Amino acid sequence: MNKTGAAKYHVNAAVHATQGDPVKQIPHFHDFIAGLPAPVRDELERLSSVRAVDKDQAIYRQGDPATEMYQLVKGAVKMCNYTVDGKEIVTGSFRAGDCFGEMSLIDGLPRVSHAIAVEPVTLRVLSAAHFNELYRKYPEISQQLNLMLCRRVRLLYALSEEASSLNLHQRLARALHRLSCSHGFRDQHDALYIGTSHEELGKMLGASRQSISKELKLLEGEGVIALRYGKIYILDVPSLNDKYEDLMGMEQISAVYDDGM
Amino acid sequence: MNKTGAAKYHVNAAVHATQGDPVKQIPHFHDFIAGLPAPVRDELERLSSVRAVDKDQAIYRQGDPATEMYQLVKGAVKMCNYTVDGKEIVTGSFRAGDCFGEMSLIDGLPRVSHAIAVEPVTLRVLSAAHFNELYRKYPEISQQLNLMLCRRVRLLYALSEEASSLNLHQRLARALHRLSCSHGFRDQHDALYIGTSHEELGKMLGASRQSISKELKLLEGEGVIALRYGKIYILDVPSLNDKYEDLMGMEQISAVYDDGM
DNA sequence: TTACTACTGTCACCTACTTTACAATTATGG
DNA sequence: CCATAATTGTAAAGTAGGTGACAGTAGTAA
Repeated sequence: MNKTGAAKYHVNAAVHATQGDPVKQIPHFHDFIAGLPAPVRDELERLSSVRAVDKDQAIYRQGDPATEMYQLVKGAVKMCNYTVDGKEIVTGSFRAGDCFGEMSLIDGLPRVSHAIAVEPVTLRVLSAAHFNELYRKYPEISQQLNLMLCRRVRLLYALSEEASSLNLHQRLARALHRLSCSHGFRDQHDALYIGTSHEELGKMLGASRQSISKELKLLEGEGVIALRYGKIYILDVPSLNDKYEDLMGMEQISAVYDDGM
Repeated sequence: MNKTGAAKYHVNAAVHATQGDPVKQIPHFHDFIAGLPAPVRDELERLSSVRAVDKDQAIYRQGDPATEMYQLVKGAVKMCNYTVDGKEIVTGSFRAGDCFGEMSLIDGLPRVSHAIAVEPVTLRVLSAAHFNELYRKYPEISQQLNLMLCRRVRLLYALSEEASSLNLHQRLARALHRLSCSHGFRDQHDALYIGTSHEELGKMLGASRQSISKELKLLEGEGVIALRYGKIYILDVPSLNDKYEDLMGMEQISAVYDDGM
């Protein structure tokens, strides 16, 4: 399967595509709702309500007391923090189907980061009171939450280890690989791309926009990616993988998820 | 309470003290066993066994399948990883009373890091089979584990945000502050110190030993700490705190723990 | 079309570190 | 008390990546 060549061939034809189909091969965190028994899931859904949030509006802010949790029905949400000098750090981003905001409901402590709608968003909302009711009633919920939290801890370990042992080139390759799995799209010619700007990548990796641009150019020169306005085409997934060793056993996680766990 | 002056006065007299009393004002993670109802705790203890591990021996290694979890009865254990070029990264360290190794039992995935005895160690060991039995039997366990994992996620967030927004001077101050809480000792004159070498600090902060030494000297010049062979006396805890803003609401966590939660 | 905004490319310079190297000090085991 | 190992101090040289500045390009709204 000569994927690289095929993808390359179609990129130029696809440049002016407006929006492709999202891919989600590997969930970037454990979907705790999907793991629940059907009756519990139904009850959870019955107790929740739906809410629309405008683009650029905050769903909650760092430091807020937690009053509800969310499942993203439509749109996209980013988690971010701001340093004292105003620099934004993006710590995660969610797409349709993802749940977020449970952690503060579990431990009762304030939000660790801002949750901001980067597009017009539709949310399913579960209040803290209902969450607590269900949490006490069904042990399956806390068990599923454990799985989700474990996954989060493993990802954070991987990220922080990356940060201290890999250079920007390698970290960028890893980030592109992850994003292509969790936030990738396929255009009408089936070419894989992500719609993340250099600026945004910088905020995720704690690097400057300029450095990201430079490293992306290098990767493009190697034929691994192709750069278009607002889009990065992933031409050669395996060689993004080759840019690093699997330090934290994350591939085993992926394998488990591939098996449909 | 002129703590600073008093501590300063005694440092020289205390230089040759061999071993002080450990302090543990703020647990550096949620003690999930302490949070369990007494009968569950008793059953857990009854099902576990005791094991001795020599200094420098691994309790488990990164990538190992998980077969048991541990509570540290005596001694000290560090969690660490090694980069491809052999550099050690210390991701955590435990003292008597701390539990570790539960995560892989929860999600069934391999160990994320090595656990190594840095002193002769006594462990209480609970097998995976017994853990699973109890985990299914008592929902309180999975709920307590939720709290512990939340705490871990918050700490990891704080650390990774630090890494990308603070310089070494500030990160070192934060690390000293944390270590003085979780791993501090008091000598016979009640002066607070930690027994962490510059090298070890470097491995925790992802910095070189030389840079750590330099920054420590600066802090000593400011009168915040006093340096002795193998020891760092903390003279002025508040001003270590002043070196940074509380980015992730960690102080609220401390406050909760201070209240005896 | 025009004007405007977001995104990208590419410089030259600067800073916070790392690395290498060597010396001095303190502890420890025999 | 001596030999050795562990820890610490310091300084020169090198480098990854940040900062600022400015120009070009691609989308977008009127």
